[in-house]
Amino acid sequence: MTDSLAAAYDPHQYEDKLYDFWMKHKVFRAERDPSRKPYTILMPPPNVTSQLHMGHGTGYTMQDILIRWKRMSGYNALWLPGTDHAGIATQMMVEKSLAAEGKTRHDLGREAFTKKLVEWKDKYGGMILSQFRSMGFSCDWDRLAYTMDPQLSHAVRKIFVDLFNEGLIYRGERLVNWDPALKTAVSDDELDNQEIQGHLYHLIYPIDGSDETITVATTRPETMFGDTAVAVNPDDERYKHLVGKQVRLPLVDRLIPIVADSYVKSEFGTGAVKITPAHDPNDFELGKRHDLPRIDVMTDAATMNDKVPERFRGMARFVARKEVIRAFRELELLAKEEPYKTTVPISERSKEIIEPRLSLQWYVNMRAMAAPAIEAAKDGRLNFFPDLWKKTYLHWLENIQDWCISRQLWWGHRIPIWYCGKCQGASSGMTDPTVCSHCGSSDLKQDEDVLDTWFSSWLWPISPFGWPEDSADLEYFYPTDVLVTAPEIIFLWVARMVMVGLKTRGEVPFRDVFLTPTVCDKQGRKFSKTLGNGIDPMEVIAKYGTDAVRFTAVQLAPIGGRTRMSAEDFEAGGRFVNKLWNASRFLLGYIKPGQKLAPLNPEAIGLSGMWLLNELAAAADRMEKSLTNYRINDATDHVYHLIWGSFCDWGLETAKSVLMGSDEKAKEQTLSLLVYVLDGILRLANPIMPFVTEEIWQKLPHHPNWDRPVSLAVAKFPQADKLPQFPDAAAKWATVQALIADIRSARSQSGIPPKTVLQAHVRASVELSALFTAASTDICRLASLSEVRANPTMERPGQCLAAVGRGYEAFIPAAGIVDIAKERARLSSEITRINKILGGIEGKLANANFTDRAPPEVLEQTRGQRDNMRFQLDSLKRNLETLT
RNA sequence: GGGCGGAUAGCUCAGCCGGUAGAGCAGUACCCUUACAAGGUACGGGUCGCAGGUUCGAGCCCUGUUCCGCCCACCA
Repeated sequence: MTDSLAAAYDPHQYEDKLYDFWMKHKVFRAERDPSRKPYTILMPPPNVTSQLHMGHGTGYTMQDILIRWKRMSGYNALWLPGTDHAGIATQMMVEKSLAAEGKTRHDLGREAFTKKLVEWKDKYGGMILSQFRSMGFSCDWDRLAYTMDPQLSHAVRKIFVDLFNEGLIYRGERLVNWDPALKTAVSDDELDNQEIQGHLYHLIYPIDGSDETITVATTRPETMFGDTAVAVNPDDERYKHLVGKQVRLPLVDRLIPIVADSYVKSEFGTGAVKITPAHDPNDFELGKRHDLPRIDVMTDAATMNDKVPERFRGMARFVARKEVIRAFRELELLAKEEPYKTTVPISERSKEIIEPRLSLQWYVNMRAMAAPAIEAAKDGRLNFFPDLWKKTYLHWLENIQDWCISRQLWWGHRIPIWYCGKCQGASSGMTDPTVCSHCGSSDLKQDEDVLDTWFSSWLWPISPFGWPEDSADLEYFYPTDVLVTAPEIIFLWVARMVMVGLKTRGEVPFRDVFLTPTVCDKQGRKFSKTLGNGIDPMEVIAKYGTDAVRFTAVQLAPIGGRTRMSAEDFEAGGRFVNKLWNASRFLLGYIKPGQKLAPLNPEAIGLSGMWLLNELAAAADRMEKSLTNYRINDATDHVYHLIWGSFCDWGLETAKSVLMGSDEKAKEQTLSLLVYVLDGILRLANPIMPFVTEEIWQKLPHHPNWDRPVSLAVAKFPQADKLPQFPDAAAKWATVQALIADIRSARSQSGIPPKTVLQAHVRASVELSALFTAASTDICRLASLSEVRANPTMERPGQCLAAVGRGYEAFIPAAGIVDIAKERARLSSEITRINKILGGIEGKLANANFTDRAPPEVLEQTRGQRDNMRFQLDSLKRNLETLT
């Protein structure tokens, strides 16, 4: 590190070096330490194969801000990093690369394919972790976990076996959401719905032994081969006489019953529904009620199987659809074909239309586990920020369905179930069984499927800490403090972690759940790969630096809902970082190498100094409140205003007269003040902008009133109640600032060039006059004046600019330089404006309803406003009269 | 079809317990004032989606409504 700061901040010169510095000093490391309170955040594990996007950029930066803030506040802060093997997503990527060579996973076989996946993961996986480094994330890398690590896999096995032994895991034949492209079941939560323009076909089914027919409506005629009934509403007069009769199913010539079920809505379509229990969830349920057979008519690739007439076999389902309709038309059994909008489920991963498919899958019974998770949210052990998401969470848990955990994939934790070839029984256990637990046969074969990825993710709060062992880490770090994640995985992940946490540890895994906003483009569209509308954080980092990206991403993120961003937005962050850099550079320029700073002495720093200290304390207070309530975007605003507004625009500008003057004693005090405040600022800003603040801080001499550890990352976070505060002095200085602003405004509006040196004559009370006189040096400097005079009987000069504020009138002699017409116009418009406001206030005060019913403090405040407005109005009017 | 959220300045968003509408960016004018022109000072800009209601007083509370977004859902 060099001794002085370069003229402009170049983030890339420092960032890597600083990260190495932090790693070297292990500032992110969190070891068990019973003497300190832990503060723990679980990093939502990104997919091994994913790339950093702005969603991570904002969400994870927020976590880093919280962690860094708590770390500086004395907590033993642990941000636990990790990655997720992401079953379907990862397998798909490798299958895609195989497909490019014209191969499928079946050509390789399970073992070779899995090996390839591991290779692929080692090569491309974890790239996102190095990107996290670039983002400056302060996680404890020594604890990096991966959902397929031996320890975590052990935990997966353990929870499976436990639930299996409790009878909460069971195997069932159900309709699953079958993805015919990936050839696997996917969960309800992995679907998208898409509205498509389809057709509603009216098919005529002849009644057996009669000339009558019954017409059914369907959007998926190809499933008619699997029809095992026709259903009507029991109260439907049109069909009452047909219930119990049989339909001769066209094309297949099979007899199926007509049944009555209240599920059928008479007013929809024809009021008669074909029932295909093997291909439709409703029909499945209805079939169960009426004990209907289930005929699966498709293969795992959604082509027609051998249960259909020869001529349709092997056809893809949508080809078959056309052919079935053609056949019905030829038989004159197609009553109608109408355009129809319908929504179809699409697989999130493959984008293929889901085919409901009958299959044997493993399920977890969720009801029992849901109850405690509901209770925890209701009784306040679990809190949501913003709170509205609690409803979403509760609604899902209260209507929870059993969880299908088997996936027909090869990448993931293989289901620890062995089937007996003899008795067909299923066995499980912590070690691979050698004999069937039911009949003792050794003819065992392991289930081919793997577990849903979320079946390992839901253990994230416990497995990296050593569960199922009752480890010291688990004891110390569990429960964690807050989970920060995206709202779309409340069901998939958050709720399940709560359930398993309560089940295994009896405590919620985290007290708070903070849901981050969805990051969208300027048109409000979610970032997506297909649209290509995303912002690559690495690109904007290259352009503006990490601190700028972190600052802007968080500043733009509202508390709930969504945020709209464009790459250009980050420029503002870059400017802000540079501003801080330059301000620091300026200040450091006044400090000689090895110079010792004087302790802070409030007696010697004047009103402006006390005001500045007050600003620091106020900002610290606001920061603390904002961060505590996860109002992280507010925290960025506080830092921004403290640095730009308070420190640069006022603090440094005021200090310049001392710094550039010759009073060495005063200079010493001012430097002490400014370094003290800058040190405090760097601390407050460090969680948001860790790099630039650390770099500056390392150059900053040690101030005796602050602690000085090796890194800013572990320096004390300023606490408002422990900082010097001077509310009275600050209020006085605020009045001086108002006077300065008034003078600047009058000058600017009158078009008097900044170079023209002016004087100010101020008429004000004795106290205010004393204040202005004492501050005259500062006022002169900041308002470009040569002289300020103030007393209660100050006379109005003949030709002058005038400004009026609360309790004072400022006159600026301007004979010969002021454009009288312009100034009169300015005063007139000001009079009009004040008159309008005054009119409103007076009207209010004349209203008996208001004066009778408004609370006294409001009344008093309103009267004060009126008096002030009257004072200003009088002054303005007199000025207008005098100005000729 | 249900549930939830949003609509405030050109843009992105604040706005507490109802008490004269705010910030940043963008814009305009004037300034290269010795940290920073990625800067300074000043200024302009809003019927708070629409319509009612409650209230002395509504961006805020109530009712209805429109538009956007998200989530859930089995209407063939």
